[in-house]
Amino acid sequence: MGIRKRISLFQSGGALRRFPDSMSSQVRVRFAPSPTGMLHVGGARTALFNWLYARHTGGVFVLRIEDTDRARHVEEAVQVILDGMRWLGVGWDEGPEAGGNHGPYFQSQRGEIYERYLGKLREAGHVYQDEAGATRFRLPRQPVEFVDMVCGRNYVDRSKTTTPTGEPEADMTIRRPDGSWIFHFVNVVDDIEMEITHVIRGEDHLSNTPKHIELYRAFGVEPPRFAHIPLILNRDGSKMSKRDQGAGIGNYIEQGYVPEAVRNYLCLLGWSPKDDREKLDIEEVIRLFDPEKINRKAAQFDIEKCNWLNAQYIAAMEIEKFADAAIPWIEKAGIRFGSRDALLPVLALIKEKIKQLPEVPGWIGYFFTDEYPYELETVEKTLRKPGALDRLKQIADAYSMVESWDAAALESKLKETAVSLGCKPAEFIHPARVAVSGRGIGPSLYHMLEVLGKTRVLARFQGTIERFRA
RNA sequence: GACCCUAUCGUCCAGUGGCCUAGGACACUCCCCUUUCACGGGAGUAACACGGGUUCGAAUCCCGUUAGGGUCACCA
Repeated sequence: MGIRKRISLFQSGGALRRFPDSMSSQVRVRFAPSPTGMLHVGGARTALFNWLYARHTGGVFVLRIEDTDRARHVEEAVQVILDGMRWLGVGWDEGPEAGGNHGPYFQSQRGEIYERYLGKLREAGHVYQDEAGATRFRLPRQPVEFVDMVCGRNYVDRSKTTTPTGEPEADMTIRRPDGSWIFHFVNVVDDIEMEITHVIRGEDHLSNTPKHIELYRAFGVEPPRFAHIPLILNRDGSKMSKRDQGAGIGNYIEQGYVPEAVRNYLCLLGWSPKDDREKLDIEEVIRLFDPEKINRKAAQFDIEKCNWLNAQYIAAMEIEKFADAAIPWIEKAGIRFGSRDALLPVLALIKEKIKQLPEVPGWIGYFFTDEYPYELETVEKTLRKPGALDRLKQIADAYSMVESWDAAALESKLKETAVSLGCKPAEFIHPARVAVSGRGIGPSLYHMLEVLGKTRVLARFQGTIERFRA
């Protein structure tokens, strides 16, 4: 369909040049967020796709901060972006805190470069100052055509563009009267200076692209390849805005999501490996990634599926890594678990049961205190049943004789006891579970008892009997 | 308003003229496993926006309509 076919954008030869001083074969992509105080999931995915393409091609991923609005202290806002990207595992090769040969990587520090480029336009007669003192770029108003790696061929007759009121489009402002720069100009200048070969960005820029191409032409530089990726929508199809729950990567960090899971989910929004796999190693994604295979349709963000992947990642975690991830949440909940060694067997018991890290404390509290609460409803359904406490006593007696305190022995002992007393195992299992944990649900009873240990189990059986005997 | 992009189950993807009585995943329902809860296994509900063409044949190509999104800024 001709997408791969390079079309000639320039009628006359002229002084077209492309990256005069470098080997031109290496892919250079960039993510150019403005520091707004959050890293939006849409932006995060844009960064991710750029990163994937760089990794796929062995290219370079540049991070550039578009802070032309030289507004107040953006330092924290920048940090939010850097933190979010690092958390996601999307690292940059050039940019803030990474350095590189194309810096500075903050637009607020690139004034001289912009002056220089403005000079070029001025010499060529492309700009003028309007009555208000702003610098404007004389729009060529020629047809513009380009082939987008995602959206395909785009043709726009720039002589026909109008304002909302139907007037012809005004010449583009590139510098405000106060000397500050406008996005379109600095964006193009930076992409030229940073030798960006592929611009992968949100679809909201698709309609801006002809404008940018006009600028490239004015500079006599061949534009990079463009790939406009569709936007991310809310679950109800509305546009995801900054305020929407889950719109910021910060939310996922705070809620204890597994970064690899979120990254995996983001990969799957608008892209797929073309087979039925959902959980994919990032290396595999890098291997398969192709911008031309990105969907053209805006995708709705489905937190349910993200949650599912999160649970998949947790279930697949090594126990040590799971402990690393869970411990902050356990500490935050005020659970004093003593040593890591004491914690690991407990975590092993519940790892497959939980879907989110913040759930962990709720599952393990009773392992580390004897002051665990009893769920009222569960108590009613089990311990208050006629004979329940008697059976608890019977199993306690039976267990007091057990010498090798392991799950298998405990299971056979319980079943044996049930049979000898003419009861169903369940009539012992449920009271026993509630007695040692206060809860109706939890890990496998026998494994739980094993980890708890004989002394504590027998004490809890006894304590529960006394407590509810009254 | 003009211009641009998009249109397959509720959602995310597969599908590039015949393999489609449209496939997978999430969610939902049911069953099995488990005498807890999950996991897992099995089954089920559910879609080609609409209307015209082109073709022996269309989810796939073309046109129109409708719907959604985007851009037209001294915001990025």
